[in-house]
Amino acid sequence: MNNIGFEPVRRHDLSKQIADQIRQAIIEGTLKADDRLPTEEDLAQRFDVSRPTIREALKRLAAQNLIRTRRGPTGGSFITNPSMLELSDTLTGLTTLLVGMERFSTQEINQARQELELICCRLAATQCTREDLLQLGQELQVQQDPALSPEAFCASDVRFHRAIANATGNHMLAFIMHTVIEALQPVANMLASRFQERQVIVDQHQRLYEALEQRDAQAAEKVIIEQIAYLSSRHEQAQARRAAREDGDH
Amino acid sequence: MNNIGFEPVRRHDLSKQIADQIRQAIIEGTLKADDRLPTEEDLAQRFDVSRPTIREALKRLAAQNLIRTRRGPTGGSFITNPSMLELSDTLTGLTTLLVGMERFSTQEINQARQELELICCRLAATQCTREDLLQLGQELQVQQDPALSPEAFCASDVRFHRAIANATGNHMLAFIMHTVIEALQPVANMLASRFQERQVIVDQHQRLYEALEQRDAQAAEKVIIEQIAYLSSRHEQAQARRAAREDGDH
DNA sequence: TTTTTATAATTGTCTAGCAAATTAACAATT
DNA sequence: AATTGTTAATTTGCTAGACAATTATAAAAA
Repeated sequence: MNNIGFEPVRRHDLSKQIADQIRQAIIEGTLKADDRLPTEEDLAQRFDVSRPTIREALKRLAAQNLIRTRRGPTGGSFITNPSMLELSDTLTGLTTLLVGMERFSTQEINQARQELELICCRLAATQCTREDLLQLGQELQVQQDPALSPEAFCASDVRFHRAIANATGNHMLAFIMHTVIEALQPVANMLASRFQERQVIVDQHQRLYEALEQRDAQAAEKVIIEQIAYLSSRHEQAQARRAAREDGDH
Repeated sequence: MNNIGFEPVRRHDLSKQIADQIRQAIIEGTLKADDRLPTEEDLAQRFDVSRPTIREALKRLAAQNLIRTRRGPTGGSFITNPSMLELSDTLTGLTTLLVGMERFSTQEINQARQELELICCRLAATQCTREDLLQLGQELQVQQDPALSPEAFCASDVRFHRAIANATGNHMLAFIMHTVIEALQPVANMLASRFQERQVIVDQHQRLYEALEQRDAQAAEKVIIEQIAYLSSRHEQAQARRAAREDGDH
């Protein structure tokens, strides 16, 4: 860290420039995971700015999960090895924002999800390990409990689909799928309330599990298509109901 | 804005809490695009913290492209309607980070890309408009220029594939593909240097264009598979060369 | 040796203020 | 009357110095 040649900065948007320089150092590998940055005071002297300015820069990085801080001696700012999980969180946050802003139609979302899930289950059918199946079976058990709260059911549903993504053995696909699935959770929450609907979904999951167990990609694909179609129709019904209610208000 | 009930904050990680509250207000729609936040002084009084703390919170939001600031009277912090493009940038930055940190093997990346591009060209074959084809044709023209710099060629390559993603007519898929393609650009830059290799790629693009024009999804898929296979083999060769060179150093 | 205590390092926050940018109002000039 | 220059006000950008909270380390006491 001591030999990094930080460039001087123009007197404008200082904290952004500083944050960008540190960020670049991380991307280029000059700063590696768990490396400790100099203390705030030290950084202030190096960049020739005040400590608050340094702090603003560090907060920018913290907002992107690129550093974490600890107090006390041996404390300071540390480069966070952005575990895929944490990064996926920030990613999900952004996608949630987009979905929440209704930049995508539900039709588009459903189509995208179907295509992605088809890939996943096709790959999972050939690649999944015993551990993956175990994970899926576990969630299946959870979901069969009728006393489960809607939130808990939905959470298990998300975990089930994430497990399928993991079973592809492809980290990048899993990463993308996690983002998509997580972002769609609020939408999914609208459903999964009534017992009857749950029963349908659990049944589909059961058949999906069996298809993967027997490495039957075609059967798995069929279930996915069926599930997405079912969810789509439920969606449309819910939207129609809501539209009708709002109409009745006026 | 004046009637938003900001909650009091615990005396720990103040700037994070404040940033989260404002962020939440944006997601929930209480704060809409181009709304102006109160001045920093005003916010400081409302949250009962000092101005530097407020500024740290605002920098966190700025780092996520959620607000922009202007000085002077009529200045202040404004909610930015995160256009898909900007958000895609942040997303791409994160993914680039992951790719750069070698969290994904090139094999995984190639497989993911192939599966995603297959979806895209299949959908594009049925959905693409005359405008989409025009866009593709334009890039094709650009790429045929032998005098093109490697960087410009690569940029055109990226635009070509983005255009295919757009041609699906599905904004969410396009969004995902943009992220993936952009993140992979540095990798792609390693190739596309030699004229002969370029020629192969342009030829593949040409056939892809024709397939889409004739709405022949199968032909398009075939080209995609061929191109990914070609790129993969090139990658492996490059890596083998580099490994050999590093070996020779010792 | 173990426990307690002191100490120092480091981030977190506050107060106070100046600098720079930008707008708006007003005066001066044509 | 219209335009142009000037000044004042507002707001973010940045600095300075201080104190509080937290935590690891070392010294001191049991």
